[in-house]
Amino acid sequence: MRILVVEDDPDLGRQLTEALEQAGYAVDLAPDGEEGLFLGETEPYDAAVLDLGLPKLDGVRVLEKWRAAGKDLPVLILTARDRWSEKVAGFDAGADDYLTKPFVTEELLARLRALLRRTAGHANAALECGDLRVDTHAARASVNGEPIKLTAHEYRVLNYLMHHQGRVVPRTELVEHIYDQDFDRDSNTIEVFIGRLRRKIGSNRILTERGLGYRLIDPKAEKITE
Amino acid sequence: MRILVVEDDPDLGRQLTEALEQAGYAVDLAPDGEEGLFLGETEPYDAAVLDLGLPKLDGVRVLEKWRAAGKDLPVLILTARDRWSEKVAGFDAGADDYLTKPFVTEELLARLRALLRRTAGHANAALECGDLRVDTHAARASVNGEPIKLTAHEYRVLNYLMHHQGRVVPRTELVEHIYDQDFDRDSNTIEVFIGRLRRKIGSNRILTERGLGYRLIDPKAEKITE
DNA sequence: TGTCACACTGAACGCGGTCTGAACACTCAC
DNA sequence: GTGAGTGTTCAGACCGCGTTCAGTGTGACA
Repeated sequence: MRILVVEDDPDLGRQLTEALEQAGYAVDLAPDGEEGLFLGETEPYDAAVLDLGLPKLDGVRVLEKWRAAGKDLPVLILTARDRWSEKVAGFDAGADDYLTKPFVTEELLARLRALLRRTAGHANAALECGDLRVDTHAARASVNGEPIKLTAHEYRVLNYLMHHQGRVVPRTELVEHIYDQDFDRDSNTIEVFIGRLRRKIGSNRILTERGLGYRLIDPKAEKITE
Repeated sequence: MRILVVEDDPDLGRQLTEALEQAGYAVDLAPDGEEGLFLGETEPYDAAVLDLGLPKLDGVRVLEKWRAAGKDLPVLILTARDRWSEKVAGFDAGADDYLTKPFVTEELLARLRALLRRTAGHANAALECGDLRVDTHAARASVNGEPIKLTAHEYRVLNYLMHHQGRVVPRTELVEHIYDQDFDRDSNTIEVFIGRLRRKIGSNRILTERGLGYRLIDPKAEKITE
């Protein structure tokens, strides 16, 4: 999952970036409204954390422009001001959630998890696909109750696939959502991760659609045609 | 839109009900956890506002039971306690949003709007032609619910035909939309793909108009003339 | 009915996407 | 510094899929 943070305070920005990266997200940080607007329009983020008081371009304006451009990524708004009229303005500009400074990092993470979950169409806190489970809070996976030991990047790949289970996910999309901006495009890292994942969770769970991408399925529910 | 409010305080309950009805929602009020659980499981609500401190059955338990029963309606949690650890617990039980008492009614309404808006965005684009379906998001096709295994190019051909069903699509047009610029004109690749497609989805679905092109139809709706 | 052009089919080939094991680079913990 | 754990690169092998081709089938028209 790839998150855009738009925050002008360098300290808070760094702190947020660190916390999110620690939680397993790929993070880009924009220090002002203009750059935030540009990044949000050009890069495929799964969610954005947006400060309201920003230099160059206000947070609400950024959000409005994203929405006007058809961007429907979930946005969590952040602000020092706690007057409810501004919260409401933020919401009606198209924000999905709102957090008032100061806040506890845990709560930001929890709200972000809920947002990502809901966006992917899942209500449950734990993602499930047959007897494969991913606990997004603890960042742990299990098959049939048996915990599986995953590395950070293996977890990211699996997590993204779980959020889009049943769908064909192109390799390029996987790359874009797992790494932040600069990444060597022609590399077979993803294939290696897929291979290692298959060995850990069972090889019949991740299908490869040749020329299209990968697809996560529940092998019990879905009989493989042919 | 139909909303369930689970709140034990009679004053607050009435106040919420009024505000929501004023905003145009249909509202049911449950005074304790047990009734809330029952109503949420049996009636088709679009969202729920759930207090955490409830008699008979705690809010988090209610939420967990809903989720366990497969109910995925968006839930906004309400509580007097503002300790963040409980918020996080609420989120990870499957809540979509959280509000701490006391709150401004406007903010509750704004959060509810955001929640409903986000939840509504899940109509996945599927093309249909009789009992033939192509889910353009998942890049999958099915006939009569049975999934069909297609190769990348077969899928492209079918997808284009689905977008122009009923119309005669010249072979040249098909070629132009499936390949990039340079393509050997005298080749019968398209015919081969059409043939393979017919074998997979049923041969009577793609008509060939001699000298003109191909036409995708619903064989049940359209009786073959002559 | 015969002819011709167009369309279909099955088989075969070879490119290239995908997989895998192993080696390498790097970062931490001790 | 040493070792384990992790991310990345590389080369070789595999095999699925797009393409080609030859042979057959079929509609249009005289």
